[in-house]
Amino acid sequence: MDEILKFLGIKELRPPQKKALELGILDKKKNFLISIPTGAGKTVIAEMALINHLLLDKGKKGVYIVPLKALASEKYEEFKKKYEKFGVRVALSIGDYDEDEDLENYDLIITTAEKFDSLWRHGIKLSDISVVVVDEIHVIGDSERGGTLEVLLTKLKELDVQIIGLSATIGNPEELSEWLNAELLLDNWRPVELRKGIYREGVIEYLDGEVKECQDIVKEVVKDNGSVIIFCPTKKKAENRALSLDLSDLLKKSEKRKLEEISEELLSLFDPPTELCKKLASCVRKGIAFHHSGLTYEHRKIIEKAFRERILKVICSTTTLAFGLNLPCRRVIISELKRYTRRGLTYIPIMEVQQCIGRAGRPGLDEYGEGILVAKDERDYLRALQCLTQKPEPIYSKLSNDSVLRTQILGLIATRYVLDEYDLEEFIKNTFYAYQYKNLDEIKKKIKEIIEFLEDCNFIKNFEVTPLGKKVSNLYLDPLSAKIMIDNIEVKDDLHLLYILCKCIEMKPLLRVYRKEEEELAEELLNYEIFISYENLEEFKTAKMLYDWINEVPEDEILKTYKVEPGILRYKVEVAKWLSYSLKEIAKILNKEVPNLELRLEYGAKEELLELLKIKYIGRVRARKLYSAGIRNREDIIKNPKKVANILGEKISKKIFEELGVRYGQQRLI
DNA sequence: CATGCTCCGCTTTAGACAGCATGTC
DNA sequence: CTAAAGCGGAGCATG
Repeated sequence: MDEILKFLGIKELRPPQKKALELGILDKKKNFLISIPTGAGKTVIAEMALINHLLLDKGKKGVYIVPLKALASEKYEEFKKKYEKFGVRVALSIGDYDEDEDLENYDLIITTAEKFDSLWRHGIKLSDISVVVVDEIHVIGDSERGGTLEVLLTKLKELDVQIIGLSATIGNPEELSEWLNAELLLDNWRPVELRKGIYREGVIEYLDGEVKECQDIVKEVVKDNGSVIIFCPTKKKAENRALSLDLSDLLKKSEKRKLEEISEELLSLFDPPTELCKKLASCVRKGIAFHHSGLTYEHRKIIEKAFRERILKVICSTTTLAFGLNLPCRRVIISELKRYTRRGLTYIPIMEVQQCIGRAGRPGLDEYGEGILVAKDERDYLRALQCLTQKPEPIYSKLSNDSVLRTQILGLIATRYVLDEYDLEEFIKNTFYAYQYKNLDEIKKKIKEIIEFLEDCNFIKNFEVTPLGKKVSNLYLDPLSAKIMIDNIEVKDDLHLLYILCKCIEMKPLLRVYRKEEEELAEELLNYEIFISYENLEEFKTAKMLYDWINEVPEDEILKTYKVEPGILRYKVEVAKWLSYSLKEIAKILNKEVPNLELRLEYGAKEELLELLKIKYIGRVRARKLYSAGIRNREDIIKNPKKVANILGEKISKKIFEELGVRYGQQRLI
């Protein structure tokens, strides 16, 4: 034990960590569910278990599962820095990134549930894995992605593996831990005190009794050298809130200069800058930023870094920052307690409110953190009180999600995890779903239908996967999407192909069709002979946007035409790229030909530019410029350095030549 | 007559995981 | 079941 603590550089144990040791976290057979506040040292407890396996037992491997790719990258950097000097090899494996070498050469793999599931399907060696940490395990209650995690955990439970679940505070931790055969560790200890309060009509009422008048709940904190995160219910509200604040008079000259630099950086991400870039840059200049799904990863990275370095004082965010990411601040404000959902306007779940405010209070920087809920009326006030004082809602299994169920059942059969109906039934009996609901009639009915569906599609036969089904499973597609692809495998042209991709489940949610666009879109749709009359306009609109993208329509024009933000465009393109690859692979099995749009989607360009696009620092815009000037490939560039420099400018050309291994001006291959 | 302002009613509303081989029994 | 900001058109006042 001392060795582990020394390894982790821990001098003094915090109360929850002490408790974990007492409960036997170092007993390699014992599963754990750890539910303690954010910042109280959950990760360190998981690390104690990890190191216990990795360090003292050479050859054993650990897996660390997180719900977001961004979190995976963050954890990867953190662990790599900490562990590699001790010889623990850390790997990152997420959808768009895999460690170059074989994962078997690593001791600790940071990944997402979906990717781990996929690795499993592709036959990763599991026998060496002896400990799995599941960060944010309450995600099991998420209606979209919870089921995947649940199936994964059900399988892990049957392996000889220590499972460490890390969870936010939930309403039914006993239920979850019992299902996991896990020791339950509950604790409320926090490294920094959290003061909770309700803001109403110019007054903050703290739960500890203090009542104080407050003109401006944001500036007050900034004046006192603190930072603030404001959670807003919509993207627009987050932006407007950010744009309407001005901290200029509270900023030092040096800070203003740095903010100006960041502003410029944001504007240089796109050429020409998009509307969103301009908005963001203009509020960053005043010390504030907004943060939501419309931002690209690059945008987000810049904002998060500046906030961590305390250059930015305030972030107005949607739920993008609600989970996971380590961005502490002095005060968290929940600006509205209600939010529009599929079921109309509803109160934000208590669990989410508590998770949001839990990040308040930076250890070493703040004496205490503050979670402030804004109440508009009496009902809000009562709800706020409830959020701050009562325990969160219980979480429920979401295994019955159709898409998850289809994908997972095919996966279980494809990997021969279940060999017949009996196996499958036994497996279902071991799930959290069965544990919670007891009555399995409904899900059994669903499963029966899915098995029939998979047989109809020729993905399985007598509980044996067919080569086609195996492919679908390995591609990690929803079988229904695969069916849609197969039914439409006679692809007419590029737009038609993109349209088929947009019919797939993975593409959801599609671009919204606004009232005003309906007529025009419908008319255009009918003009294409390949489509039949009752096609879906949202699918068509999304396909059209992707079509514009691969045909080099300028990005800012796409954003305007389709009323989307850069982050959304990027995300849709990313999904389309994966589906396009999948469609190609499925076509191969069926001996059919389909256009290959993968690279065109990746770069957003026509076929003829692909040669140039392989070169670093050349994107769709520069490639087009070169191509128009007659420079069409690598050789042309090397032969015409002056021309290239003329078109792209001295600086960038230099970088490109370096990239090509040619000295600028000397035109010599090294 | 062009421009500007107010009012009213209609429209809109969060987030983000997954592929990438092949050959042999 | 439950809201509210923002946009745009209509209608009116003003120069």
